[in-house]
Amino acid sequence: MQRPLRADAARNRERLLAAADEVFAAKGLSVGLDEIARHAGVGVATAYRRFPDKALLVDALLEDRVARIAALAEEALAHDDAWAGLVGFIEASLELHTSHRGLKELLFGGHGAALATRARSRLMPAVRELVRRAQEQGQLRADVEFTDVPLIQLMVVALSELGGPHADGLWRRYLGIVLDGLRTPEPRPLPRPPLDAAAFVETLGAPRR
Amino acid sequence: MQRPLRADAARNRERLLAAADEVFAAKGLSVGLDEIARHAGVGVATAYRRFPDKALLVDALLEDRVARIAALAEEALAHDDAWAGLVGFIEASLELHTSHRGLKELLFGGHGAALATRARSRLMPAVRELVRRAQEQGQLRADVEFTDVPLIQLMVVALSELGGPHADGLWRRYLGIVLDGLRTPEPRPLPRPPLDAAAFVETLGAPRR
Amino acid sequence: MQRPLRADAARNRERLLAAADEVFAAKGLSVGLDEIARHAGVGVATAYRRFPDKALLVDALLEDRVARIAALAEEALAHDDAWAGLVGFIEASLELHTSHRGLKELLFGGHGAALATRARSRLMPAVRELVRRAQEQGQLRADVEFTDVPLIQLMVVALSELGGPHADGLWRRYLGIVLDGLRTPEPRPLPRPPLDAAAFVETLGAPRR
Amino acid sequence: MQRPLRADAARNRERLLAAADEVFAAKGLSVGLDEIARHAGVGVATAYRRFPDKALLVDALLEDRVARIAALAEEALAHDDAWAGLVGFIEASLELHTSHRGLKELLFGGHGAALATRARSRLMPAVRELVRRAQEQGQLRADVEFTDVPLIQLMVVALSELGGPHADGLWRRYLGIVLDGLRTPEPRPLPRPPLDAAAFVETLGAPRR
DNA sequence: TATGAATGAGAGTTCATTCAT
DNA sequence: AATGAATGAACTCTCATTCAT
Repeated sequence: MQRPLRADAARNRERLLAAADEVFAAKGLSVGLDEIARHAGVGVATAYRRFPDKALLVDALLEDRVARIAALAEEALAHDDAWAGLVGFIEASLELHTSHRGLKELLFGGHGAALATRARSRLMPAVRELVRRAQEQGQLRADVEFTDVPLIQLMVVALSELGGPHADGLWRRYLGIVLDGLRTPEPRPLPRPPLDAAAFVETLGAPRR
Repeated sequence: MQRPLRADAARNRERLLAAADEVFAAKGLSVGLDEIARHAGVGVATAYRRFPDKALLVDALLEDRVARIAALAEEALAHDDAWAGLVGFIEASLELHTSHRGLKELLFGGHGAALATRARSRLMPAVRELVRRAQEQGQLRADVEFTDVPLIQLMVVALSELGGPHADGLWRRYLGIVLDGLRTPEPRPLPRPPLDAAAFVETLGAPRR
Repeated sequence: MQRPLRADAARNRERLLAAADEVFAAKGLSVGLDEIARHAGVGVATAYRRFPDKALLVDALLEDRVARIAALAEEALAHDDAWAGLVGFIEASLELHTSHRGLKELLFGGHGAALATRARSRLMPAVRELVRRAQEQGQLRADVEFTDVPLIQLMVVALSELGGPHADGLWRRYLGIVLDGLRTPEPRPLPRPPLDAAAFVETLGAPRR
Repeated sequence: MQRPLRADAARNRERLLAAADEVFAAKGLSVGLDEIARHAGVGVATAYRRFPDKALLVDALLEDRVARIAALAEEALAHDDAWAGLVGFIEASLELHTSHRGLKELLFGGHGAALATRARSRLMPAVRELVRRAQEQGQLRADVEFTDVPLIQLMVVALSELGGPHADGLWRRYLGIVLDGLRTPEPRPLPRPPLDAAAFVETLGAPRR
């Protein structure tokens, strides 16, 4: 438990996050902190006061993303058709990626610890419920778990950063195949059980191989 | 058309590739050429003589990987059961990734041009045939094309670099779902047509977004 | 319009200039920035913070030189005898070169743009006046212009970097011949008109052939 | 006394010189030996066999230049008007510089030893005679010596490498002034005596300050 | 507290020169 | 004798991070 930030400190924090977001979106994760700080209109050292190192700034950005994704999941719960809600959630959160170069780096670049922490508390309850209801309604194979959803997103998002004139929305095709796999009337036994909640957090939190 | 390298040059070239492979596997793509050269037992400048810049060394490594994958595809053609051959190929080539940290960076890191070039000539004919036969035998949905196979691999491989004690082979679970999507008796229309051969090459060859 | 440097930054800037001056004087312009920084007692990156690249460090050095030469020109204006003032100025500024190996490289090495810019604003007015008064007093041939003075210096300074036991002050002999050419009672028509002010700046500012 | 080169060795020597000349003219003295060797169609090591180091290749190039200049001096002796001959020689040899970027670097870059050696044996006798006759005919001030001529050239040539649209032939203007200084009817005493032959060689032969 | 300055380790790359074929 | 390969030191420049103002 920590005291809230002073007003100006909080403002600088927001400015830095917004600046980082813009700069990462424009140039990828490799830009230096100097540039981000300049973009935010603060000094570098101020950035270091707010975020002990660059990775933590990146993590904080993640937190914001996860919050948006969590909001999407909660909206999805409003759907009567559970399957439509689940699919709509997956698609909407993948669409977030198409507007942010560097976002996948963010999610895939070994920052999993933060992702997992955030995701557990904010995202998982809603997803668990989406999954439960879709299975209840017989639209989702019974051998999947709510922990599978983020991993499926992790997988499909890899396609969203392909470039060139034919790549736009190409990920939707492969998501289509995956979705057919999720509601197939003839599911084959999967070679591995799903991660349980603890293993899920540990896995996303682990450094990348 | 260029004359073959002199014996010593060729030996050093191999040493450099092997060293790069090991060092990339151990530490990721960001290691400096100095370290690679030292690991190979040659001077830095020798590395620059063999590979005009670092990207070309990475590309050369790719060529070797693609060659191995192409060999796997050709072996897969020997299977009587076309579906088993196709799945075996996909699994075997994904297994290559589990032993190499940095390999995904290699494939995803904007070196697509080289990948596409190599892949087109070496890999696509065999894969096309694998797909054709699996469809002929009724084991693979009719609306997929051979260009879908590498993209599916691209997708699943994203999972293969997760770390931690539960991540080993986790990709197999999600590949299972995808495979069920590929042979579902009730395929839904996919929202996008497959890439044709030309668009495929162009897409993998394009710089990443 | 830029705010003045912080005290420590300014001090390091001066240290770097002084170090560069000494090191260039001792070893010529080809020394690396590492050595200059070490000599100045600062890190390399500090040098790069103060001078975005090596050429700009060299340019800054030039500015200082030009400032000193401009001061000499202004002192020369105090002379009652205009010819003596002009000659004194030329000699004094050439003497600056004898203490600095690398200074000619500085002036001749394609850094003319900076030189020209500085020279125009700081040096030319005084030189113009020196020339005008010497002509008024009948001591300087009428067909020379103030733009000729720096070019004559450029010419004579080439001799000031000769080495060996007999080279000290040898340039004075040839300057003597040139001065005799400037006050000859029988001037022959010169094959080219002088540069006007604009062409002068353009010429010194152009990259060397 | 050394045996003449084998025919192929001599051919390579010539090729290297020609290549160096072209490449230096095009890109300045800073090009690497690899490029020169490639341009000459031989291996680098062959260049090192013919010229123990890069400086000696440069020196050998100088020898060729000096030979051409010596030829100009001998032609100049044919003039009846000794002054015209002398001036013609000076102008002609300066014109050689306008076609070769990097030639001044060659002459000024600390390669004086070679220059002096060559010049002494090949150039000085003719120049000495040109000077003697011009003085005999009363067209050249009595206090100059033949050793002054190359130094005057050294001086004027500094102007020949200025760039930009107004620089072509600009050196002729300043040579005009110098020439007026050489034939002024009112020579002032020069502050230094000329170099004698021995000092001249020693001075040009010394490393640059 | 917030700033800009400073840092040193390390990146990629080049070059004159020597060695092995 | 001639070649191309190999070398290592040096170069310019960048970045995440710490320090002094």
